[in-house]
Amino acid sequence: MQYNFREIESRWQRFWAENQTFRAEHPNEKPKFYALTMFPYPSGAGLHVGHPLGYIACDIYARYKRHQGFNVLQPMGYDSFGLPAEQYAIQTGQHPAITTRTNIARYREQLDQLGFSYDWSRQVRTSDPEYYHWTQWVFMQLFDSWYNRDSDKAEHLTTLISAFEAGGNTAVNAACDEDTPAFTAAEWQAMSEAEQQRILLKYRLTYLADTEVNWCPELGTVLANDEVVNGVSERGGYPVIRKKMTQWSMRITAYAQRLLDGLDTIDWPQPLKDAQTNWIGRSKGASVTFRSKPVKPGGERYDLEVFTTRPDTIYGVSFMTLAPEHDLVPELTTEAQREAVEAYVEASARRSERERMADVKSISGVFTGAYAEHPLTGEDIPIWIGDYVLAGYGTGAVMAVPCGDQRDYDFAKHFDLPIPNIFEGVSIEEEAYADKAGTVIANSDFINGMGYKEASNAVIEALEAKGLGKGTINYRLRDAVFSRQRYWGEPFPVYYDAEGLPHLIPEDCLPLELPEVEKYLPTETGEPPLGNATHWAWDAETLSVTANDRIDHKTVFPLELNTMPGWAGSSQYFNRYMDPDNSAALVGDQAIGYWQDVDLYIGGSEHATGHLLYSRFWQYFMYDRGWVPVEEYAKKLINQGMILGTSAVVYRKSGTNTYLSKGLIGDQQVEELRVDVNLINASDELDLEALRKWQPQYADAEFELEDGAYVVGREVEKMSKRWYNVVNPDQICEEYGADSLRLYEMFLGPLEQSKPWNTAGLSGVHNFLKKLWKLYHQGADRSFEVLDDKASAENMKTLHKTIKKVQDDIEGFSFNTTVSSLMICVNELTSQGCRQRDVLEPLAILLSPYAPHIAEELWKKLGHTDSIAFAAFPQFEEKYLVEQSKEYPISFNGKMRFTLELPLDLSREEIEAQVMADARTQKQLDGRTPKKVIVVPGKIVNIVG
RNA sequence: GCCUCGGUGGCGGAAUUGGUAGACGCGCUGGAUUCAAAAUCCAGUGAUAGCAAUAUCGUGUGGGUUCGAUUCCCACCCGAGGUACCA
Repeated sequence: MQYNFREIESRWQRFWAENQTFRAEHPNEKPKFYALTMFPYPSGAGLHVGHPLGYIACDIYARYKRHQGFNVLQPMGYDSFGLPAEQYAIQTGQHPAITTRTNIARYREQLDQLGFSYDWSRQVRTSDPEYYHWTQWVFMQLFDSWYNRDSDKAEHLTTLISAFEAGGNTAVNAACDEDTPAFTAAEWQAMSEAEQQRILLKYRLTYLADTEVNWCPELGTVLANDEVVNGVSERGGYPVIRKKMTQWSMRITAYAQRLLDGLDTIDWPQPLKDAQTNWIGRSKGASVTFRSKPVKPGGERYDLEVFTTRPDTIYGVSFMTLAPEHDLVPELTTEAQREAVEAYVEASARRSERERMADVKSISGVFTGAYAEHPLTGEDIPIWIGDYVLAGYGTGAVMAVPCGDQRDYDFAKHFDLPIPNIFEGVSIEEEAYADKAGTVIANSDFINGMGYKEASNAVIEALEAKGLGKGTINYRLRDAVFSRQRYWGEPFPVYYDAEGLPHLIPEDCLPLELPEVEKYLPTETGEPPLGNATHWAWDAETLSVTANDRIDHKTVFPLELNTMPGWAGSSQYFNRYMDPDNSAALVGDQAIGYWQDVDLYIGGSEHATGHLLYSRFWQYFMYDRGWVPVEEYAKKLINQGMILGTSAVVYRKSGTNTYLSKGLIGDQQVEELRVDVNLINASDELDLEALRKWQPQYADAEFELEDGAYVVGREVEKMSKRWYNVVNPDQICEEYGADSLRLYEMFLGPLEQSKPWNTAGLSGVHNFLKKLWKLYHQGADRSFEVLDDKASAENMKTLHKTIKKVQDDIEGFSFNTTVSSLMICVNELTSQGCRQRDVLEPLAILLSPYAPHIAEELWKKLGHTDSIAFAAFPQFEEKYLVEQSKEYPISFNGKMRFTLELPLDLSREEIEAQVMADARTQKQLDGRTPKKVIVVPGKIVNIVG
């Protein structure tokens, strides 16, 4: 009987769906296991073979855990708010909800083909109002919370208000805006309602703030750094400037230390922890105040605050540098310098932050004309601006110590500023000296002769005495901007009163659903797309959304026009899966009491400082407020690597419509263009007829051929529709089956690494499944047959060797080597002629997490009526593997020359004697006496000499 | 620039603690079967030299530690990912 994968796979997929085999129930007396893969954004292109890599790995682990007796929850859903659907809406006018629905249907069809053991009854979609109800709900709780640094957790705003009423804000130790004024209880009581609200906004965990953004006036929108190339928008090439905008922010900085400390408690990849650690960027140092001198007689003086990790080098300060965007730049600029400063500020507004960070070679800056007073020496310190200082970074100002910091050094050299040396016995002729450990301070008054630590403490003490500084811990982490000027995202449950202050709509009015709009573009006045809605006002009396023309700022108010960012919906989805239909809470106590947290989370490392940091922040917040039982939601995390595609390249002779075959280019000027890989045959030859039909630009093109064919170039790069190099899983399922695809994706290489895709290799794993099938069909006319007599010792050795390897490899997430060992197992059992149930039954279970359809089919043929999914994993028994002898590699000077079979119970001396007695040893030595013989019993013999 | 990961045959990769480099698979070559093909099976396959036994070289490059290095250390080259509004 043939291995008919089409029939087998569709039969078992139907069986699983009809029997709800993978439905996870709670409570349950079994131990729980929650396996989660990052849910996809359902793009219009559908799944390509790169997507399922992590899903397959997660499914294998989930199925393995079921065999181990766990009650497994493995859900799937869609991160369905996002830019591509909106972009498509702008181009075609089709509502993003329709695009999204179509795409989700397509994804579901493709996912169903691959045999995942998902509990589909728990599916979530972030764009579903039933779901974003709870995203909005979390936002509301953040709005109504503040961070108490004394209790070190978030609390409801009522405790803050009581504290204000009792003793003003000086007694409160809270995370708040830097510009929060001090007030007493009496002053608080005397404030108007609006004034109080304005103060509270400085404490809320989500608040309004002016933030720098990449503004593209032409497109009327904010762009990601990614979308800005050389100061212009990637789309359209319009100018982009840095601009301040009032936006919602999340006070994630309140959690900086806890997010850092929490990393020690979770089993996540070290590089990912490194990324978060660096992102949070804790550094210890001092904040120091430099007072500016009046720019003109009788003018004002300003406090310039800087943060430094090297307070010990304060006597080496020879100038200050401010970010061009620094608030005080206009005030500190003298008339003589104004023109130059303004030109420089404008020029740097056109450079992206990334550009400014990456470019260390070109040094630029301008003197403001102003001076500050050195806090300890009282000397005049010139104030410069330079774009190597970033506005959003620390205070946007640095005290420049050219002898101790390379960027300051380069800046000083370039502008011929003094470089005082404050290090004992160190030359700074060539470069700055930044070695903290080797530092001995000189030319620095009372700290001469001290090391880094001692000097830093002494300086901090001196600054504190003068009231011009203090020891402090600084975090690089910035509060997270939470507004997007987009349509296709969660609306904020917020309206604005006559004073422009934000108010929440009542909790029981959630969800606040996205309004319909005519156009998905920003409005002509530059407002976000929701500004196009005619019904986007809040009636505070009827508690409902109403028409804009009813806005009177008394009972009807304008609603927020921004929407939430992509990461909002993914920050609590893992908890929602536990209880997706709960209409009273994000997650019910019983559900989260049982499921607790995610045991295994698989996803890409590109989410390290986005989703994976924000979701930890929300979870900490939820924990503080008592809604979830654990601080960290994912105990273990694995990053899956990227699948790379092999693109096909054609070469267009510059300025013509003539294409040169790869071998004919020589030194001619050509442009490289990507063409669809499906137009290429196995010999890298292009199907010209198909190409002409593929895109109009090729219809009349000329082609210069080699040996009658057009040969394309190949380029390995990220698999993406953009490069026309995607390989679709549907065709593969059709030709080889889902089990083959699953095995092959795992067989390609280590899960965490990126690796190129090559469909040709699929036949290898497909052949393996055919061989496996044959092993169970050795009866007359290849009919199914297993024998009930005892398997041979050899059979058992092969089986148990494989059990051990498969178990160790799954637990170590080494899925590629499991597939190899299953292949070796089948090869060995085939040549041994094994037909025994003792061996073939456990083998089916070993295979089942990887190739579940064929395993179910064989399980049924073996006489079982229930699903193999819950069969107990075979027990490894050491006794089958005990060896009597070892084939020792015999090396000479580290090079293996021959092997020698010796009993394992020989002593070191006996082994040496046997080896020396061997004729081949004497031949290798050729009469020489060995200097040394190294014997490692059970491993190796090495003869030196 | 900075942080992180990676570099092993024609290709994907293996080598678990410093101990036989190249498991397993693809591809390729030769053979069996077949009228022929598909499918299947058998043998070979890092490079160079040699009829062969065998020898020399060989894990990005250059150095080092060691009886022994793909594995540890130092310096460098190349590629990929992230770098705060792509998801």
